Amino acid sequence: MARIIDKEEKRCDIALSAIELFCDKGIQQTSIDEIAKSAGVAKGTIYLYFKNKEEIVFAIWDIFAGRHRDAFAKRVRDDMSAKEKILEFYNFSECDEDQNKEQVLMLYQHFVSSMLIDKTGLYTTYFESFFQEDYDFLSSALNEGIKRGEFQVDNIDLLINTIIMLLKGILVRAKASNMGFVEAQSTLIKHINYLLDIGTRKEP
Amino acid sequence: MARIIDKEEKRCDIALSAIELFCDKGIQQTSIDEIAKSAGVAKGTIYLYFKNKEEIVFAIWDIFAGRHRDAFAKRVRDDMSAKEKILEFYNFSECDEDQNKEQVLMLYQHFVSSMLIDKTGLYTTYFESFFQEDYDFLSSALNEGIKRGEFQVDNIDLLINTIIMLLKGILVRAKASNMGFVEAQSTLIKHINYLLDIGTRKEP
Amino acid sequence: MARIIDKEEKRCDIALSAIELFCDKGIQQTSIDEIAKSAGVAKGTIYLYFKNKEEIVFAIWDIFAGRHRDAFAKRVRDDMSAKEKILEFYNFSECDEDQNKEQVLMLYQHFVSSMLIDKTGLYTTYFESFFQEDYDFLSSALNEGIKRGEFQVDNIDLLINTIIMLLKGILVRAKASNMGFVEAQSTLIKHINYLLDIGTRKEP
Amino acid sequence: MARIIDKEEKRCDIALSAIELFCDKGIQQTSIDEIAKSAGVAKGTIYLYFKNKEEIVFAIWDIFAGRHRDAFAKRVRDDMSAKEKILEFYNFSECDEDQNKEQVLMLYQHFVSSMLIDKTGLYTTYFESFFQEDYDFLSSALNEGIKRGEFQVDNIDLLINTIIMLLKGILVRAKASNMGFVEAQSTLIKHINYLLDIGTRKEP
DNA sequence: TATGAATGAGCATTCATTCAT
DNA sequence: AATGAATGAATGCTCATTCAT
Repeated sequence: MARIIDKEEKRCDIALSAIELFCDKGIQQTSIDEIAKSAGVAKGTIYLYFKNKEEIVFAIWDIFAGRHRDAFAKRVRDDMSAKEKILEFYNFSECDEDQNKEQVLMLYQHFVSSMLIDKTGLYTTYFESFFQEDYDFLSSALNEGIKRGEFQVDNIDLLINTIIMLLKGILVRAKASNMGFVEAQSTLIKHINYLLDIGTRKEP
Repeated sequence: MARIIDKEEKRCDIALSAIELFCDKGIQQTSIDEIAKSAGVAKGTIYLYFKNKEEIVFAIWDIFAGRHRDAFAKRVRDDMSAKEKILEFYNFSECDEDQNKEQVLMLYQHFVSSMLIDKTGLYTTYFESFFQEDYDFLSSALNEGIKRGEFQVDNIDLLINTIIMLLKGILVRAKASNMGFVEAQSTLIKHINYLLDIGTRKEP
Repeated sequence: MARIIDKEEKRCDIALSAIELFCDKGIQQTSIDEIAKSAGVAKGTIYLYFKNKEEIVFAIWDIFAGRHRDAFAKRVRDDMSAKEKILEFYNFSECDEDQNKEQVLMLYQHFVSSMLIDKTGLYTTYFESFFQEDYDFLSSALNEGIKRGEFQVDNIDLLINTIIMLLKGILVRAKASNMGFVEAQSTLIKHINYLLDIGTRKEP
Repeated sequence: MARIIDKEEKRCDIALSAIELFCDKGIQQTSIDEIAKSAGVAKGTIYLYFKNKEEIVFAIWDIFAGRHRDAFAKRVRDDMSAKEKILEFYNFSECDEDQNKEQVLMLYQHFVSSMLIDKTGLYTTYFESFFQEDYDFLSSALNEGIKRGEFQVDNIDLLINTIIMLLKGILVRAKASNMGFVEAQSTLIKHINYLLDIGTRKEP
């Protein structure tokens, strides 16, 4: 009988051990060799779990996205207002206590960087789905707020898209202005708050 | 004296001939060799005019930024409202008739990509100055609008920063959603319009 | 006893399933992994039946050689002339109706290719035996023809060797000239015919 | 001004220094790294003179073919018979006194080996031209012999092709039978002699 | 018997930069 | 000023074979 191995777990182990490297050196600049060493396996083993380097990047993002979803699901309460829910959704501080948040921010920036020059469409496709998720969440949250009479929104589509793009723009600004995670996070919250305030009207 | 003019001119020539290559293949993927060939000089000559590859990129941006400034200066009129001025500032369609706009968009995306993973601080510093220029322009335009009684703004700093970050966010979105220049430009105008509308109040 | 028969059968199964792969992609370019998958066994299992990749190649040739021998034995008739027998011996068209002949030609070329750069002597030894078989067959056929008074041969050894080497030369030519099986086969027959004609004399 | 270099000479130097390696280890098994080291240049330098590994192989053959042509041109005399000319043409012993003949034989075998499994068509095309050269030479030599009344040939095309294919077949046989250059050369001469004898008729 | 996870050596090619001329 | 020859580090991926189970 063959060795018994939880493939999914090992896949995850390798992906996680690549995070630090990607953050420190960048995705492009991290070699498979280094990932293998850091994961404590041979180079060839990497390819038993990932078809190529990109898959490792995506695996990391799947892990992070999963954690974010789970953490949000835990924190969200039915009695929260729509605005509270949205602010909670974009509060990454509580996401994963063990995870170095500066790394997450950097990794996100590296990821966007790769996407921006992606020729293959792999990154682009993957990224597009993030936009969609954001859209769906914001749309349902805002509509719920409207239904509950919390506020009125004149142009819901424009508001949603502005928030989504703001989110991406903050990543760029954070890098250019040398912001760390804490500052970036508070900037994000401040601006979402602002957008929700100016984009909605309270019932008279 | 003549030498200095010549030198500046040749620098510009080389930078301009690199634009097409950078747009077609990406900054990363364009070799100095190719730039030299396309500029009609020897590889070593490049290094007489630029310290390294990055400097060429920055030189291109200086050119583009200059064109943008000039074109805006020509189009702006004193009798324009603040809103009109801002919308005109972010209208890149009229910037340079000979320049392929799709290329500019792509190059911008490549530029942001490089900045996001920049370790040296070269890109970051350069990029930060763009933010500052945007801030200064928006600040003066909005304050002028307020002075003229066109509108009132409750939180001018937040509004400016939101617009600036939106601008960067649209670049990311444009790539992820496979937008061309025209669509990206109209999305930008639409959202700036929206932000100016919801972020300002008309006098009663 | 049953075990041994099973073992031989499985060995054969694996070898046969490797044929298509070798033909399609070349011996060098076919991985053990692919052979295993195509044979429906695990990679390690291959090594229970073959010491290494070469052995699979030889096993295939043993199969092909056997088929050739059997098919010839079936087709040859005692009342055939020596020339007819020789031409029939080198008629591979009738060998194995189910086997793709283009594949056999290609595989033969791959086999010769491996032999030509063989350092281990494995291929060389194996190949030498083919020469010997050819020699023995041609020798006995020609001597029988002489005994029967069909023709006289002045230098039987040179004639035999010329035919044998021609056979190998045609494989090389077929590749260089992009011949398929049908053309290669007819070229072979034409030349053997020619050599037998000019290398023998009819009794006055 | 740039360093002055005889590019053609350096190209030749690199190619020649690769011969020993190709012979010792095979074309496939020789790495660019080794060729560079043996030529005393850096790896990248190789690519200033050759587009890829294949080009080195072809350069070597161009050199060998040139030497063969030159040496033959020197040795051939107008008063030689057609048969003498042909035998001289295929006498590689006198070709290049400084060149290790065993290496040439081995290299030829490696070359044919590469050609036999060539997917790109590079080798195949190159090799086909050798066939053509051989054909043209044999054709003109035989026709001259006929014109001069040295002999008559019934089927000149078949004779030429048989000789050409024999030439390739001997390479295969030489490897399989572990022949060195001397034995292979004498086998070649013996068989060409034989073929010319049985393929031609003296005038009555 | 059979499995399949793990290994790790091996390799062609690109390219920014230097520097002798 | 200009050239362009030379450098050599850097890297993703394949695959025959082994061996613990």
